[in-house]
Amino acid sequence: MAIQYNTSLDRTFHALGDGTRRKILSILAGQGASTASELLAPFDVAQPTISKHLKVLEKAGLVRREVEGRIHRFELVTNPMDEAESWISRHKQFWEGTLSRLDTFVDQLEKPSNKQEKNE
Amino acid sequence: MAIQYNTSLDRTFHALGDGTRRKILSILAGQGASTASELLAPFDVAQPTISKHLKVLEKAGLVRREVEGRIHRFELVTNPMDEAESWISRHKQFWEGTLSRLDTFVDQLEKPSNKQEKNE
DNA sequence: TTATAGTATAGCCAAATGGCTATACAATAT
DNA sequence: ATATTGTATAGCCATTTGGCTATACTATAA
Repeated sequence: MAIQYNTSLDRTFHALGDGTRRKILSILAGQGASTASELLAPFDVAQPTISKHLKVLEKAGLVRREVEGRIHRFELVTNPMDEAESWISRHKQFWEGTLSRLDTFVDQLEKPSNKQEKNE
Repeated sequence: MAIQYNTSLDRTFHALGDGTRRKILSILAGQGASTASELLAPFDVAQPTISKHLKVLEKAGLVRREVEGRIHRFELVTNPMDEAESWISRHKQFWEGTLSRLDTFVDQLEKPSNKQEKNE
């Protein structure tokens, strides 16, 4: 079986790994909360395609959905980005020699507290 | 056709979206340049699997390969992480209201200089 | 020279991905 | 009451992904 993006970091990075989804986040960052229609408009893809992307972003926690009547309004949630940025930052730091290379480094990197099958 | 991770950002985030690959990068960050065997050891997967992961990381530019005889030595390259971190950072900034919301924000986010089919 | 060690490639598989069309459904508007 | 709008779901498709085994290849060791 292929893994299914168990960890939050998996989901976050995976969600960010698609240009359409990044652009959706950009729009939300630029103009604040927006409806699904507003998020669909700038793209040349079918409505269900954006609907799917929004679900991916929602599951990754990068977006929060609020339903008002038949309108679904989305807003950016940056918390998952913190974890992702932190991961990158730590690795850059080590590489730049800012911190000493502990041999426990690898173990510290991602807390093993999550008991997924593919935890790191 | 599904997209094929054209942009550098696509490749970077996609590469980081897998726990095994992140752990490989962690090992490289922690103990410096390592051979394919050394990178294989900590995992409970077949050798060709790691070989594939290394190729993905190499194509994303996150790793540089040096062949010495039959030994392939890999080292971390953080440059692509800069771009990724910068993307995240910019979006967090806007969300936190640190910068004013320009309506040109979205256009600025990723330079449209790459003429890929899926550029943002 | 023959064996072994270090890696990559080929080829297979099941699952996930991203896209589309058609359709459903609920909420608002007429 | 009926039409329309906003959005999701179902179901299909081709491609990609991550994993495996078997095999090939090259370089070093015996």
